Amino acid sequence: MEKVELTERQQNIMRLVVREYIKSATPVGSKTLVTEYNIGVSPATIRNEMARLEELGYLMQPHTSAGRVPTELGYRYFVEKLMEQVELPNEEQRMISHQFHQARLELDQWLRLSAAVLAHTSRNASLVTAPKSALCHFKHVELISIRDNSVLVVLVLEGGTLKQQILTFDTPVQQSELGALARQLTDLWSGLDYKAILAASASLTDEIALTVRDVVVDTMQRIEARRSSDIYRDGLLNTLNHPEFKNREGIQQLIRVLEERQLVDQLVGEALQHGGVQIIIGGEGKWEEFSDVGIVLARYGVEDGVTGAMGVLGPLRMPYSRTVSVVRYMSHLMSNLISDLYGYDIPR
Amino acid sequence: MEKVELTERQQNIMRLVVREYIKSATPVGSKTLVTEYNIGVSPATIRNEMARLEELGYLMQPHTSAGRVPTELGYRYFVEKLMEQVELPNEEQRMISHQFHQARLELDQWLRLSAAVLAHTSRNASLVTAPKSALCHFKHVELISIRDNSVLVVLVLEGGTLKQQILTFDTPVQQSELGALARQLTDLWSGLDYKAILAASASLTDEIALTVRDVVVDTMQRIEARRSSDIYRDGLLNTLNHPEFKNREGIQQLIRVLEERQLVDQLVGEALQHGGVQIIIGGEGKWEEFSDVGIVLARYGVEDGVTGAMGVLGPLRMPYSRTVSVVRYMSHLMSNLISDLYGYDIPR
DNA sequence: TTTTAGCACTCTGATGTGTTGAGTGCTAAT
DNA sequence: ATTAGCACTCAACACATCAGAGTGCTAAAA
Repeated sequence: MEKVELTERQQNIMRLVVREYIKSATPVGSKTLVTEYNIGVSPATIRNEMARLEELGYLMQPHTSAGRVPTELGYRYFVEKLMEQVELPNEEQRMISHQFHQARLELDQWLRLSAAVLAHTSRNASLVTAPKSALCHFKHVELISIRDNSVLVVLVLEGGTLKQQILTFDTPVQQSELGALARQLTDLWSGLDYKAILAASASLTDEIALTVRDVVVDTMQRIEARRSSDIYRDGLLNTLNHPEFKNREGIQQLIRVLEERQLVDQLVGEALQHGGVQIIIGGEGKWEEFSDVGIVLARYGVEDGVTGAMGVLGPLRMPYSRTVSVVRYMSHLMSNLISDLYGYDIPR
Repeated sequence: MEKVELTERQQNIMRLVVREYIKSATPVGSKTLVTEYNIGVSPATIRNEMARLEELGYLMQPHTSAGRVPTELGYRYFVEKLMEQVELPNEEQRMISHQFHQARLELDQWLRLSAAVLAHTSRNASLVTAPKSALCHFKHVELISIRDNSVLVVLVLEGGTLKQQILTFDTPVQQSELGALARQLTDLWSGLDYKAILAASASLTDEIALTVRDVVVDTMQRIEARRSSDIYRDGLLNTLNHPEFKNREGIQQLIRVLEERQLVDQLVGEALQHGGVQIIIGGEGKWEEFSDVGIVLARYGVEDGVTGAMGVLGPLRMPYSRTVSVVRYMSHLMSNLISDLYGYDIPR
């Protein structure tokens, strides 16, 4: 496990082993390597090199006298040093972009579509979270009488996030009253965050106004605490075809990552911190529980503004190059859509 | 396959076979039956009866000389004639109800919670669709200036459904203008469905007003066409523990039902037509593709008003009695919450 | 010094063969 | 109508055998 640079040839072998293993899903031996790809060297030489690579921790044998399989370290080396970054083919770009532009869609439909596209083109499972503002600022409140004494509070945040809540009062209230109150509160709170709203509301005495304040502050607080962000998933079905998910355990890991709120939040948190496309291979030591899944993640949205995360999950043996290009393309596309929608003038 | 009433004893045997098979997950033989439950009769007699039940199509043997397993028909007979309907234990009812009432939640959080509760107490996968109005009627529109020439349209429907859409105009617009226009349109369209809105809007000439009309009509039309209803899922992980999902095929079926939009819509459509709790066993001849999954479904919401569907999916070998009580309880709970929220005065 | 041919060795996976035991269907006695 | 008894069947398991893919090592070749 010493820290040594790999020779040109060793790198080449690593590249071919990973490539071949991704294709064939079976451990790759020295012979298949020389016949499949024309390296100007004999199997014996390859064997020696492979033994060395195994010593260094990049390859492993499932059992004595089987071919070699990349280790997590091996994959990591591959994606960092060996993989060429390719653009998503133009044709696919156009097809995808077309789907997004052909209809006037709402944000949640874009997100759903993103998940579908990611799943479909990567042939794996996908995960997309709804974007959220880094800090949330008040934009507008609307009060709508639903019944005699029920009022629908509609809260609009900078960035266009919408929240609703229904309130019930003991006494009936008039729509005209509500309209005036809503205008007043909107003026009073405009552009503030929830702390500032609390501060600015000291002079309020009206019961309805106070209740609305509570709801608004409560809601904004929850949003800032990064609860309740919707998650869109798709393509779980795709992953079932991979041989590593024949046994129960593999699937179990994958589904846990997709389903368990806590894990998703951790992952997304990770993605939101770093920019660019991130590749997580087999838990990376941090997450024991998913040693068999590979994740390609990216942040999207406007820097320091509304951001979300999207990614693809699959077996370790994943065509990373291709997957990365899809995820990168989709995150850029989505970022553009979002900044077109919301503009760049999100208050920082 | 003749149509014959089962004798008392045959019914009893059916009941015990199903019960035992659900518990043990292995084919049940004549001997286990007499030792486990004290029937006052010998294994040989049971064997004869079982042979008869097999002839009638209620039981089957996985192979000669294994115990018996219920067929789809057998399960169906069980749930229709033999299963006693039990209430969810009071304690559980209280625990669940408590979760729903302890916090002031929004609709989408209730739905998510529903899915979680269903999954958890049934130890299977769950599916909940957002409720939708049978017919959708306009309630309120709000226009909020986001940037110089971008406007957020917030559409509120009777029943409290919220939709948003961002519009961009060539020329800047003032918030004051927008407020007046929104009030005017709200008055003009109040209580109408999308066709009536089109009819009522003949006199409009203002460009912004026309664009808003298009968006509103378009959105309402889409909603009525029953697109875009959100789906909440949970508990897929639970089902993986069942032995019938050890092999890939079982899981595949289950995930297809959960993931494929089309199938979900069909199922939900089914659930919305009939009232009460519905049990679908192995596709019921209609759906070839999921011969191995059992589904317990119920409608919730206000009759002829806002309704959705919720249910539990699992292996055929499911504790139907228990599952039915959970689903029934949850659908009632949710119905109550919804009618509390929206009141009964939904226009028909 | 590096590469390679050759070879013995190892281990999986497929195939085949008993053996066991749970469970059956049938027959004859109760 | 029920049941004891019995022969029979078949999946599941253990075990042995065998082919083949792939290895590591050694000694020769480059």
